[in-house]
Amino acid sequence: MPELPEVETSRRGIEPHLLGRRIEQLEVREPRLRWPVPPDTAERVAGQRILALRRRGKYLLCDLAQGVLMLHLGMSGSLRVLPTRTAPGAHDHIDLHLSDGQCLRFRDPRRFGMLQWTAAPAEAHPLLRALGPEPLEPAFSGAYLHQRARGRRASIKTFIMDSHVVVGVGNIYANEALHLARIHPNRAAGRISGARLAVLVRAIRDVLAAAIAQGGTSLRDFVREDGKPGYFAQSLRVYGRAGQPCPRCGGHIHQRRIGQRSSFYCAACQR
DNA sequence: CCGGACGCCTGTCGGC
DNA sequence: TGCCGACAGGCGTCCG
Repeated sequence: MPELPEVETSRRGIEPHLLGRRIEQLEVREPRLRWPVPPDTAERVAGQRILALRRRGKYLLCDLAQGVLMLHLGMSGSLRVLPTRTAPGAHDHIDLHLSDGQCLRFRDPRRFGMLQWTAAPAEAHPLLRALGPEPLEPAFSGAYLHQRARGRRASIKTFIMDSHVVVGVGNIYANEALHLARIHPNRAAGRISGARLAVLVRAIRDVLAAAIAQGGTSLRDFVREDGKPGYFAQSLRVYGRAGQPCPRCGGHIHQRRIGQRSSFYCAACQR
């Protein structure tokens, strides 16, 4: 599921339920995620107050009095806030029981997600240290992308999906942003002008901001903390629309694999 | 350093 | 109806 808009939607949804609450207990029913949940995680966080809930790329960072609880939703993860007594389903792997009788429940059918405690600052964690800039912040500029793209022969789509270049852009929004910017997804990153990369930066910002405003995209697994879907799926211009007409020029939307990922584009207006 | 392929998992869908 | 392969929103690791 979750690209930046879905993680940010989750963050905003759960934040009011977590802030200032104490962690009564961390219940791990299934520790076998992308990386196994370390056995001492529950005792590291038990009794601690939640001071802040932040997002870095697709990671959620829960600041505690001691250290930080890191959470990644992987491909199929979602978070719900529920009464603690609610019976868990088959893929409800983790419950964070809160001091007010609610719990934060992590569901992840494919188990590509992660949960682990780390000492502050979380930014020093090996998985976060080398991440690129946040796409909605000023450091992600046309000049930055142009400089990073210099000499790179990888396709622009693969390039913007690389979290070391810019965080948060996954397969859906890479396709959408490239369509908005009229750039063919298979064009070599290093062979695109600075002016066009500046347009792409704006397109990435616009599509992510619009998706956040709609509560993200729900295709399969993603739901908000209250169980409702996000509504951006209806705004998708090319993703999942192979064979349909391009909303800009009426051309044919193609689908092909680029970098092992399904890619959608209009060959008429994306160059 | 770079680019491409490969796993890790489960669920679903289309074709035969 | 059942089986089987392909595919699905991520990403670290390995290899050439």
